[in-house]
Amino acid sequence: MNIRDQIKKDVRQTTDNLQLTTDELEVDLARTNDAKNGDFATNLAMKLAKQAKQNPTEIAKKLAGSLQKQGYIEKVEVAGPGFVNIFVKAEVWQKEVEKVLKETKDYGSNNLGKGKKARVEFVSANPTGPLHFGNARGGPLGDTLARVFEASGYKVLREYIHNDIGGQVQKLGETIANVAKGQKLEDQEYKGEYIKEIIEKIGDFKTPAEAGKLAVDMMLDETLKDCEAMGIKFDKVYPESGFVQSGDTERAIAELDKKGFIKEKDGARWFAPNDEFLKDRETVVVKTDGSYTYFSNDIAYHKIKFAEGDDLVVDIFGANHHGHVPRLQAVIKALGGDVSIFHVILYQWVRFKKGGEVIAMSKRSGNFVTAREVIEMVGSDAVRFFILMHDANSHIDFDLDLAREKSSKNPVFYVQYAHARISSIMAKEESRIAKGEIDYQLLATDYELNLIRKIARLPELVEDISQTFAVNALTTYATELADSFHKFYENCKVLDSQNEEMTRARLGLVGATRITLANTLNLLGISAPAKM
RNA sequence: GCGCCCGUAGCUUAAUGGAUAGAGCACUCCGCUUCGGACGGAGCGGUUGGGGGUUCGAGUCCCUCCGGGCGCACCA
Repeated sequence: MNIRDQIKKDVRQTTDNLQLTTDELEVDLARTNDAKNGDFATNLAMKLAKQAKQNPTEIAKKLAGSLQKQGYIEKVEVAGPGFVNIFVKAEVWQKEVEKVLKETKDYGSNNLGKGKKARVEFVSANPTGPLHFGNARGGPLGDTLARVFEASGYKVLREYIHNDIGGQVQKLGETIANVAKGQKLEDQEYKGEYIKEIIEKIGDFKTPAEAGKLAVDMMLDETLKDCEAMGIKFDKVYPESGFVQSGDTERAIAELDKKGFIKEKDGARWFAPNDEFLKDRETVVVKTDGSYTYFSNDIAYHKIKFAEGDDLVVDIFGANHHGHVPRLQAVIKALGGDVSIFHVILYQWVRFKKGGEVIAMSKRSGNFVTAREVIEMVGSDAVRFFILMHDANSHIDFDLDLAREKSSKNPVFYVQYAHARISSIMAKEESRIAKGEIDYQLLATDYELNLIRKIARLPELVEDISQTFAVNALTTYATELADSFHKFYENCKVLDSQNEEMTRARLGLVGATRITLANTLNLLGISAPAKM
């Protein structure tokens, strides 16, 4: 149990003892930004005050008085309108260093998902062209989320749907056939130099349909290569055509029909959920020509997702698909799935700037920035950090000139530099940690304790993200951790020939920092270099 | 017209409804006879797009207006 959980437990115990109900109230325990407010603070007294119609300060005082008796607590103060500020004894933090050194790679992980399964679908790019950088945003997001789930004990499936059938594939095939026959690119539905590249790569084909199929399968391979270049590997790729061929789509629609969710209209078949909330969500599943829409294949896919006993089903889509979300929720409900375990993360589009101007882009015009270009320009580490820095909900403006010219300004290097700096010391001196007991109570300056507090934050953060899915908190954390280290390093001399005990304690702390930094970078899918 | 997302310092942005809105870049100074200066320290820079409201407390929730992005297919 980490210290935060311990305090939460004790706070709840305290309110129970004081006969203040907390059943509906989460015990809110925040890390504080300011040392004078202690290590943790809770606003529980203010919330309880409202419920119990009492003075918040009085409640806070009772809470504080009771908490004070816990052995690990240094002091408890009541501040402001009723905050309870909790100061933890230094020895609690000092012990954390030993814990990190003992747990090494496992430091930061937890058991929230132990024995559970999660699946994350991401990227699933339109294969009619190269992977666009905007669409690549889903890659690091999904992969890091999967890593966080794994660190929380889940068994995770990374999955991808390959849209290898449908109208757009047909059109692409026609364009390829036309261009191969010598027609001009300008006259085609799909433009862009990559059409010529496709023709070179796929070789001979007999029909436009075959050309389309060859092309999208080739594009899939390319996209998966781009993902691999960012350290992303999928466990399973589902070709959309597979759902039709296996009969899964047909069976899924039949099941919906049997349950009364399919109706005929205008010669087509529609998914028509009959409950009030979903009244206007009617969508075509079978076209008048008898073929299935993408949506019906996605129904089959989600039926499979919910049939395999997962505890968490996550889809990561570009925000342009947001209209798709309520339909999927309706389908899952209609099929009897548990919507509460279904989460969709929508990420907003990335815009590109060049010379201060926003570049307009579309796949059909052939004018877009590919993931590959950007990865080659700035490297996988900088790309991942840049993407993961931002809340999925926020729009990103990506300045291509800046990325090209000043990629070393990317904060990822600040974090990696801290790791390299540490590695340099540890390379020579690491063995000294192992020589017998170390007195970590020697680590008593603010620089040292702040660094340890920050280190101890990782396990809390991983727990939080496995529930909020807000992976961007990891990059903020990585930067803060590096910052705490640099400040420590600037002010505390590690290797001191006059003081062997202190040297060993500080080496222990440096070692613990390296582990924590490396584990954080690993969650981000970013390398932790020993040299730069 | 209806719906979703965003608007925070010159730029890029952070902040489970909490305390003095936190960083990086840029700009101005300062710090290597000491473990990696890709670092540290100090400064400059904010009426969190405008206006109402809810709340003990709002960047965060509600309403409204403005600005930007994206959806509202027998496309995927």
